[in-house]
Amino acid sequence: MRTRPVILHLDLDAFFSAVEQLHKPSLRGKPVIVGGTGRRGVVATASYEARRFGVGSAMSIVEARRRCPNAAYLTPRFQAYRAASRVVMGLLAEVSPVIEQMSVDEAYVDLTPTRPGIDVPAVTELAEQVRHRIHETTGLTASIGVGTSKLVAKIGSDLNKPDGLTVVAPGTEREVLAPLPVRRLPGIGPATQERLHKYGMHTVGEVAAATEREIVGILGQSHGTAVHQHSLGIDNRELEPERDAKSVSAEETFASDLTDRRELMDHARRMAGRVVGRITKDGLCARTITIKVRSYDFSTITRSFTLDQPTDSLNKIMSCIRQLLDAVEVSDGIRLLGVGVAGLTDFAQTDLLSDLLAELGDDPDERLPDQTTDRTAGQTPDDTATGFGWTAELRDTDGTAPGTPHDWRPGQDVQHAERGPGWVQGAGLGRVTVRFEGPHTGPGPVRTFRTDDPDLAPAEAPTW
DNA sequence: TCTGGGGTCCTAGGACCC
DNA sequence: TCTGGGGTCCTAGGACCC
Repeated sequence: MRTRPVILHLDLDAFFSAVEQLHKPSLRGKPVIVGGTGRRGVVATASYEARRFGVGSAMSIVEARRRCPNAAYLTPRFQAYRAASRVVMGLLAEVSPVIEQMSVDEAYVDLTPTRPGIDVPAVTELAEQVRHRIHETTGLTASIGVGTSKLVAKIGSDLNKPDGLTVVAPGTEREVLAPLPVRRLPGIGPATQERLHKYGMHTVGEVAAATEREIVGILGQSHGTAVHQHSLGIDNRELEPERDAKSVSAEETFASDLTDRRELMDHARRMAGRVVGRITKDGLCARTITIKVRSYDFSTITRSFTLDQPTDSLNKIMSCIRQLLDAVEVSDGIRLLGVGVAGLTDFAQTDLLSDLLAELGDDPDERLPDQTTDRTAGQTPDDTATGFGWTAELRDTDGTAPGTPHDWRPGQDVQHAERGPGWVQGAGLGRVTVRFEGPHTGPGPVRTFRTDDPDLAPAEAPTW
């Protein structure tokens, strides 16, 4: 008989804002909100102090500011979060080599191979040790759930957060799940919740009491069987430690809607450059190119094209994007543009014809995919020449043109020639306010500088 | 005061081939 | 000439997750 699985799920509490509070001592114990800070920004993470004011994930920043005007509003520092994440994942690796990292702040650990048959008291102690080690090493708090499956572990980590532990004893899965709202089951979002409510099912127990046929009738074959199994506490999914990416994309919501095709193409080229940079770094090529266009009214479409051969050529991909975008109406205003690639393979099929044509000086990149002649009305002939966006090539990776003042972002790490490391507390009207403190100092003093002060420079995030 | 950015998986229809 | 079924690929959209 197979040994019963023992799965641990770890979730770092209010991760982004917790890292900010560690790096910025003056913010400890205070409401901190990390997210986009523009008019169209949303909350990525609110600290627990901010959640008390009713601020939550995905809320618009404008609404958050109304509810909690005194919070610190910071733009994300992904480098710092990735660094903290690596430390935590390293600690998990000491417990078991079988880890599936779900995101920067979440992972499953399979204890079955290293701790077969471990009992509830022992696994409770182990999980507490892990939480303690994480806090000791990073200062972060984590919530952990332990159970006989990913499903139960995941739900467990949610039951006692923040800074908590739930061990679901084998055999008690159904009774633990039964009273929970259906929404707590993974895979049940607003739409599925609504459908189940319509049939009078509000708790996991109510779904479990129905037959699989009934649930399949409501949710369809695939989703229905999974949800019904989950409601019974049954989940046979294995951990998948190494998963290859299936797609890579970049998208951007503009500060105000765009109607100019050339401007849109400039943004497309910049984003495609990021996408190509990421796939070529991994030695990958892509066959399907997708654009995503969100209009002023939030209606969203995607358009895609699949090439005969995978490519990592920015020119080829841009040629594709141009044709896809040409067929989209933009005159009413575009709020968001995205570009993505899929059909990833780790080699480019050598295209003998392209190679031959390239040798003859006829660049095939400019001819793929099949060029259509019915170009959108109103475009001038020289649009083709400028359309790829020479302006984009003059920009730094952070989008700032060289030689222009930095657009200081709240939360950003900086270095002052005399005063040392600090972070941007706010900027505007030609002034930038910096607080000089770090992970290992007490709360530090604040000074204000001109935004173009030569003594002030962007800096790397502090290390752990 | 409208609603980010990075993904995964599923469905459904049409094209195309056998 | 009409009528099939199955399988695969492509495209578009939607639900969901962090």
